[in-house]
Amino acid sequence: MGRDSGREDINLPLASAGRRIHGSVARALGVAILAGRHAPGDVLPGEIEFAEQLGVSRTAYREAIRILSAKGLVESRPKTGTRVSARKRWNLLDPDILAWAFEGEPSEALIRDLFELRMIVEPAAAALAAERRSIQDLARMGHALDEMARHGLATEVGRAADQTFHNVILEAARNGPLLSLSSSIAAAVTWTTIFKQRGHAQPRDPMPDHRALYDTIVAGDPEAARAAMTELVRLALADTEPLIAP
Amino acid sequence: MGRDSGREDINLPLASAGRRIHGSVARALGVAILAGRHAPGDVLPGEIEFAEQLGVSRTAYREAIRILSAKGLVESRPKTGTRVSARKRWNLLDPDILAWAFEGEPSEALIRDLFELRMIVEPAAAALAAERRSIQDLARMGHALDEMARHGLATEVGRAADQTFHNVILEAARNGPLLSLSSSIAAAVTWTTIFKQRGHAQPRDPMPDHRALYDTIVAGDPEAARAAMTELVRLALADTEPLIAP
DNA sequence: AAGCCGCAATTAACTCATACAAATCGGTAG
DNA sequence: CTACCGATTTGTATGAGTTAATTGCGGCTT
Repeated sequence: MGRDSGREDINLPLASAGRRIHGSVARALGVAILAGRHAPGDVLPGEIEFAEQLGVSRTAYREAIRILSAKGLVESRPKTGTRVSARKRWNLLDPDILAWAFEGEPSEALIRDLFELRMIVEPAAAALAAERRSIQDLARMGHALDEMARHGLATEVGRAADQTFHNVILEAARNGPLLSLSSSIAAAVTWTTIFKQRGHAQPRDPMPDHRALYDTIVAGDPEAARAAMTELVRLALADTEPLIAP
Repeated sequence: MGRDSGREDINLPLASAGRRIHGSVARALGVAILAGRHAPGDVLPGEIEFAEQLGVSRTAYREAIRILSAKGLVESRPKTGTRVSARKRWNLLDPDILAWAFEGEPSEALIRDLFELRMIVEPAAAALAAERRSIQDLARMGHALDEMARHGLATEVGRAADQTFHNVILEAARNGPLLSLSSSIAAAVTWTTIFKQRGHAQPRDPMPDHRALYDTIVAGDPEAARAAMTELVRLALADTEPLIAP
C-alpha cells in the first residue's frame, strides 16, 4: 500500500557510501544491538514489518540478518521469530562487531577487557615474532616506526603506522589464529591513543618503548621481546587507565 | 532448461539434518574453501550458474555467500564476481570456521597454531579466574571434574565435561572477548584427546593435573593457577606433539 | 607516433516483489 | 493427557529490473 505515494522509512541513514544495502542494514542493526538498543532475548519485529520500516526489501533485510546471525548476534527460527542471542554467543573478536561496538562510545568494560586481552596476547606474540621474523618483517616494522616518528600520533598516517607496527609483529608470529586477533588488538591500540590525546595536553612520547621493542625483535631475543612488549603495553595502560576508571 | 526432467545437482550432501538450505550450502562451501578446494584468489562461478549446479535457488545461495562473507572467507563485488579472500582475512577464531576446518582432517599447522594459542591464553585465563571466580563457577568446575573422572575421556560425556571445565574457567575470567576464544580452545582440547586416544593404548590419566589446577582456583591463587594451567597444557602438548610432528 | 584520458557497453552482483513451502507453537477436541 | 489442526513466521523459489565496476574503444594530448 502507498508505496508510490512516498516512503515512510528513513529514520536510519541507510543508503550510504560504498556499502550495499544489506551491509548497511546489518551495520545499523549491529550497532543498535551492541549499543543495547536491542537487548539479548529481545525478539525483533517480523521480517515483513521490519523490512518495511527500514524501507528495504525482504531480500535485503534477510541477507542482513544472515550476516548478524553468522557473527552470533541473532538467531532466527520459524514461528518463534528472530531474537538477539545471549552475550556469550556474540563473537566479540569479529572485526565488524568490534567496529560496530566502537561506533558509539564503547563501554568501559569492553575497553578494559580488550586491554587485558592485549596484555595477554601481545607479549607472547612479540616473543614468537622475535624467533620467527623475516628480514622483510623487520623492514616493514622499521618503516612503520619511521613513519610513526615522522608524523606523530596526532595524525592519521602516524596512527596508521602504529597499527601497522603492531600488526606486522602479529604476522611475524606466524600463527593464523593469533593473527585473527589483530582487529581486537588494533581496537585497543586505537583507543589508547584516543584516550591519550584526550587526557594530556603533552602526551607521553611513544617512540622510546617502541624502539626498544623493535631492537629486541631485531636481536631475535624472545624473552627480551616479551619483556619489552609487556612494558610497552603497561605504559599504554598507565596512560589510559585513569581515564576509564577515575 | 530441463528443470522438470530431474535435478542435475547433488554432488554435495546438502539437504541434511536440522540445518536450513542456506546453512548447508554455507557449510559445504566453507569446508571446501578451508580444505583448499577453492584457493584464495579463486573466483567462484556466477550466482545463477553455481546455484543451479548446487540445486538450490539463488536466494538460498546468496544467503550462504553472505554468511561466508561475514566470516571473511569470500568477498563479492558486481562485475568482478565472488572470490575467495586472502587467508589473513579469514576469521580463524570463528566457531563455524573452526568446525569446518576440522570437518576434514585439519592441517597440522592449524593444530599447532591452536595449541600455541592455548598455551598463551589459558594460563592467563586461569590466573584471572582464580581472582574472579564465583562460588557457582567453582561448583560447575567441580561437577565437570567429577563427570570427567566418572566417565573418562573415552566417552562422549567425559569429553564434554572436559570441555565444560575449560569453558567455565574462561567464563570465570570475566572477560567477554577472551570468552569468545572458547571455541578455539575447545578445538585444541578436542584434538588433544583425539590424538591421545590414537597414540597410546593406555592414555595418561588427565585427572591429577586437572585436580591440581582446580585446587589453585579454589584457593584463589592466581600465580599458582597460571603455573598449574601451564603444566596442564604442557602435558597435553607432550601427548600430542609427537603425533603431529614425528 | 606513442601514450593517456574519458566514455560507453558489458557483465556480474544487487535489489525488489510475489508466490509458495516448511516448520513450529498454541489451542482444542477426542 | 494425547493427538491433531490451524495460524503465524521464517525459509525457498523465481523472474524482472537496477546498480556498479571493468573492459575496450575512440579521441585527445604530448
